Amino acid sequence: MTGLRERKKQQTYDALSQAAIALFLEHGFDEVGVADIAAAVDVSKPTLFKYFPTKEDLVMHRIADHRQEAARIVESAPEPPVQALRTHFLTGLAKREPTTGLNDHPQVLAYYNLVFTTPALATRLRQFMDADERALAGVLGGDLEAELLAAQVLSTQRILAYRNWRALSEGQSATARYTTAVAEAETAFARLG
Amino acid sequence: MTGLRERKKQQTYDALSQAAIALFLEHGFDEVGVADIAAAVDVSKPTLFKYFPTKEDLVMHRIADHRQEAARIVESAPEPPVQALRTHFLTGLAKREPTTGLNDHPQVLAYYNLVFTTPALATRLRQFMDADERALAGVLGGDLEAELLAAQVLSTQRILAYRNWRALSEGQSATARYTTAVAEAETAFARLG
DNA sequence: GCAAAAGATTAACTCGGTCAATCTTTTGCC
DNA sequence: GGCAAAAGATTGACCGAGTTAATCTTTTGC
Repeated sequence: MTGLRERKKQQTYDALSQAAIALFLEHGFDEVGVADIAAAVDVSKPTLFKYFPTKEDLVMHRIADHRQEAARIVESAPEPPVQALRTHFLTGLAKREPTTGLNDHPQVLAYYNLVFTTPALATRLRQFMDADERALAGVLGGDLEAELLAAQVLSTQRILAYRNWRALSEGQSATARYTTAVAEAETAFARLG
Repeated sequence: MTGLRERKKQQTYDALSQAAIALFLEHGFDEVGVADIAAAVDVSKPTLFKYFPTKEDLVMHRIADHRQEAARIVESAPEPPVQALRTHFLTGLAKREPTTGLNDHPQVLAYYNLVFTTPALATRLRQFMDADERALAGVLGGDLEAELLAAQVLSTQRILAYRNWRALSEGQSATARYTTAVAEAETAFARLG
């Protein structure tokens, strides 16, 4: 199954994504054309779009792994939903997971800076979160309570992560921010109980 | 000040918007090109974009009047924020305001159907709501509490309105839905107190 | 080793949106 | 009232994202 073809496909995929992100970070998302990226990897434009459906997805596929994570967590956890998500977020903070906004590696910081400050990418991110919300609401039962809770918990995570990212992008270290990040997470999740 | 030029401008603006919405409702947003709309009004394509920055805005400008309404309400109301917004939403339900999802006039229903079922338009609507959220958070003080509350109250309104619209689009009358709509609004806003 | 299928390539195209240049209308001035 | 100049509207030509159809290459099943 892992034939030459498969490997080459994976190579092209990685090469496209890496080249794209490098170019975007250097010149800005809007200043780089998809033709430039295709040329950098020595591939035609239609081929690029065979691998990534849109220009935005060249950047977003890294985050795409975490799609509908909240729904999966609630489904597989024995505890009540809010508690499971609270624990997961706090664990993420301790592990400095990028999704919590508390990872201060320069590359990660630069990547999120690209996503948050490029309107087209921020919009795409929001679309992912909307899908997350629908999935979570479904797992929670799909009724009014479920829809409200899903929206509120995902809003909470989004705001906490964004605040952490802002603090780090202003120069604070992840370690220095950690205490505040935990305190804010506790405060925020307490509102949902 | 209300010279010939002004009047003509307004006429062109209205004609463009009406022609666009009529064509979109008849053939679907993606099946109608902006060239078709420009042709229908006997205007060039660049002229159309002088009036509306994007194709989506030909549809969305009707809703755009309500941008940052929540922030304005909180700013001008003497009561505490959540209470003011709750009252405003309940008043909106009684008045069958389209923004509450509880208006069953066929034209309004068709319009919202267009917005909600067209991905590009739904995305644009979400962008407006994000701007609303930032404005409301600012008015509420801009700290963590403010950001969380802003997100939660706007999520609440969005979900309530969307549920009402779904009920009406399945054939229920606004009058029949009203009791449930009020009950759901009371339940949802109670969670924010 | 060969047939068939899967994938890549190219060129041409569609469509949303922009720009530089041109034309029209309004306005300030005599 | 008429005229010059500024302000604004209009246009044809253009750009970039994404698609499509036809052709060509490569891999794989037999």
